[in-house]
Amino acid sequence: MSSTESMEMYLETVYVLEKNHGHAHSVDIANRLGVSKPSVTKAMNYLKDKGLILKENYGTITLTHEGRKLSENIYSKHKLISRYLAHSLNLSEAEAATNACKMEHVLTDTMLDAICRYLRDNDISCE
Amino acid sequence: MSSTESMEMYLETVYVLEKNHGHAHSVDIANRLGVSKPSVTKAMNYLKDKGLILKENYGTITLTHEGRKLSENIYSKHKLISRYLAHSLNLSEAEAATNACKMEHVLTDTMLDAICRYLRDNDISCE
DNA sequence: TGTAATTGTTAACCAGAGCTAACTCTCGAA
DNA sequence: TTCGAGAGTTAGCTCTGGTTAACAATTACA
Repeated sequence: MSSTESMEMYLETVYVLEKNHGHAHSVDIANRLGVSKPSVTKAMNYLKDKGLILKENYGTITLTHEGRKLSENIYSKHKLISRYLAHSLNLSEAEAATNACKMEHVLTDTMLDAICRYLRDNDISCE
Repeated sequence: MSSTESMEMYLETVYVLEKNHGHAHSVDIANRLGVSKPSVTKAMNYLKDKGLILKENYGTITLTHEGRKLSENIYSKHKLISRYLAHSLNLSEAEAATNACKMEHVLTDTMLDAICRYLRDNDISCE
């Protein structure tokens, strides 16, 4: 239960970095999110307490099973929304991603379902 | 320069109440937004300091010229987004409004322009 | 292998946005 | 006309999510 928008951003970032490099470093998270290193330390402690990531002091960061499930869920929303925006509004990849990033934390489930339907109806992958 | 999402919500609520009743009462703002009366007092003081509303102690609330311009702008975004969601995703009025409410504070100008274009292309009023 | 640069942590702080409790003011009805 | 209910305010608190400054650990490499 990461719950807050901000923690969802941190978790999603860990997911993306782990996908690309096998693990995440605090400094990369800070750079990607444009926050200070202490903010990352605090956030990681929180996510660790919640059982969503694994990490020793001064060590690298990886997702737990639970954390992976949750972050995949968030990331898939992101992709979903991005595709919907790109297709329905002719937005560039980058522009769609920027806006999807803001939207992914606040939309209702009903709307997300509707986006899935939209993509299916337009023969766009929904996964 | 209302700037924050929260203040945009307050300002938009003043706008809607004023549109419906000629002026806004704190208690109605509190009810609509689901916040406590002291929160409204604080927000109104802020908006008054910014020159966006007029209000005496214990008096009713009205928009200044500047506040009206700003809140109309916010409200029109809301309508725009609602229509886009309702049309492209077949969402109900209520569902579209709920999601538009969250989105209206965070979307890029590029995306808003694209929504306008979408509505025009589909012969839906954009104003 | 010793040291400088990089990375991560801790402590202390700040601002935003909310809350409750306790109050003050206003205004309509008896 | 007065007084009580409802509306608005004030004070003081909390939580979230950031910050900087100072320090500790790690790593890279000369």
